[in-house]
Amino acid sequence: MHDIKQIRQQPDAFDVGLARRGLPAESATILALDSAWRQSVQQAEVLQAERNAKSAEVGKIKREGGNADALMNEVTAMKDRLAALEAEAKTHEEALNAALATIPNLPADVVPNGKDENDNFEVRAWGARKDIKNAKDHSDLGPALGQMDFETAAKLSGSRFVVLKGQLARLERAIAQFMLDTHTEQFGYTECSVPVLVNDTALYGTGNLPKFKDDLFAANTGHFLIPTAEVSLTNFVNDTIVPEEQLPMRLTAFTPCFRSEAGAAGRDTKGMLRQHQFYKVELVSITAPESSDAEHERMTNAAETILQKLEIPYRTMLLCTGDMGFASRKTYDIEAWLPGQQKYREISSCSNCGDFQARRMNARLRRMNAKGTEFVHTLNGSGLAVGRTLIAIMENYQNPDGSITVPAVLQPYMGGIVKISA
RNA sequence: GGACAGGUGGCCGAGCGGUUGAAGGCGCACGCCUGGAAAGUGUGUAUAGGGGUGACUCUAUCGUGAGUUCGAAUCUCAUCCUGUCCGCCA
Repeated sequence: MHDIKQIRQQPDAFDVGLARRGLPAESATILALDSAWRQSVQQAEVLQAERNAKSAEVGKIKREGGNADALMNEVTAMKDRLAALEAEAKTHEEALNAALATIPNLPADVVPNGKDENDNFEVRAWGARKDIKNAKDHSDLGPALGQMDFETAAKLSGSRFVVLKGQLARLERAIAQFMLDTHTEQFGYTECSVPVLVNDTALYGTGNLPKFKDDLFAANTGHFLIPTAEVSLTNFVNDTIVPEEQLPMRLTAFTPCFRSEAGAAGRDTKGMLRQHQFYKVELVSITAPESSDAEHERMTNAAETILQKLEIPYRTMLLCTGDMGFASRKTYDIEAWLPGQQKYREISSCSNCGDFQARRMNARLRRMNAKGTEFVHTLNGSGLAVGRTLIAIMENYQNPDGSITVPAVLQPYMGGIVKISA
């Protein structure tokens, strides 16, 4: 949610920011709604003040035993006009909020302009890509091992689901444990177990609603399945005033994520790269405004550390304006090298949302010895996508015979198993 | 799912339908007191929006939404949440 005062003061800067995202100017529309709202509010308030004064006068007269019938009739007479003005103000306010609710966050200054993922900027690359001859795709390796079964999953649920079995299923669990342990022990995140069914308020707070309802699975109770634990974790501070000394809050959770991705049909249909359901270890930080940039680097480093420990080559991309998510003002994507595809593929996305989500959630902080409150900043990042990490391990650690070597750091989580084979 | 009880400021907790934006306490801030501290003591301390350069002022907010009334934290209805007991259940 944008600060309407900011738009009033610098409408041009607002439109420039939208233009950088490839979106049309909105400030004129917004400001028209805003002034219509303010006008009707002011008129209503004048009338309310008059009513309040007269009613107080009635009270005074009655206490003194007088007759206030005339005054009471006066207030009755203004009721219709007052109700109409209040309704008008409410209509305008709702229209303004509806318009603001679907406008994405503005990009930070350092974000490069661009149209799509081709315009993203490579910040750094890590690790030597091994030369694997005739590298196979995970969707060939897995079924050949008899431990990755798309047919059975299709029987249960349809396309874009998978069943893992045996050591591959265990590997998925091992990856999650390793990630959680690293983030809690090395980076100070607090492990959380959270609801994966959430209400519409929570989804509005993170920016998933109202605009992206079609990407979500809805339950018949009014709940939605989370598309990411970012929703659950970030909303910890929904409608909350956090004392400054409790910041930064660093939270992590391992959850399934559910995405209907109606618009993405046809992309990455093979294998388990793009599924309706997948596991992810999520990182969320709540910070004071001045700390969010540094926290963003710290969080990205935490995510990269996982790949370094797993010894999987990756590159870190600063997303261009055209490729950033709705709520973000600056995003790093971490892309792992997949030998089977001979491509880098996204395995994590770390975003600084500034105060955008905080405004939607009404999440604030109170400074020591200071009056008033400020909006917190929120950040979220994958630390990492577990399914895609499984893919990256399979493809980078594959052996000519189709077996998979277990990365050294995961062996303790696999009961000492060194190799996965059929 | 059934029966009760309850949701008030940063926190706790009062609140006959009429100076109650809201007593009191805690916490916090600034004074006084003290050699210094504690204790004691005085004053001040909600959020958001509108208007004004400013002192200031108007409006809204007592879970949420409707309603009754000249006037609602207070009365009515609906709804959500919390607690206790019962039932069911991993």
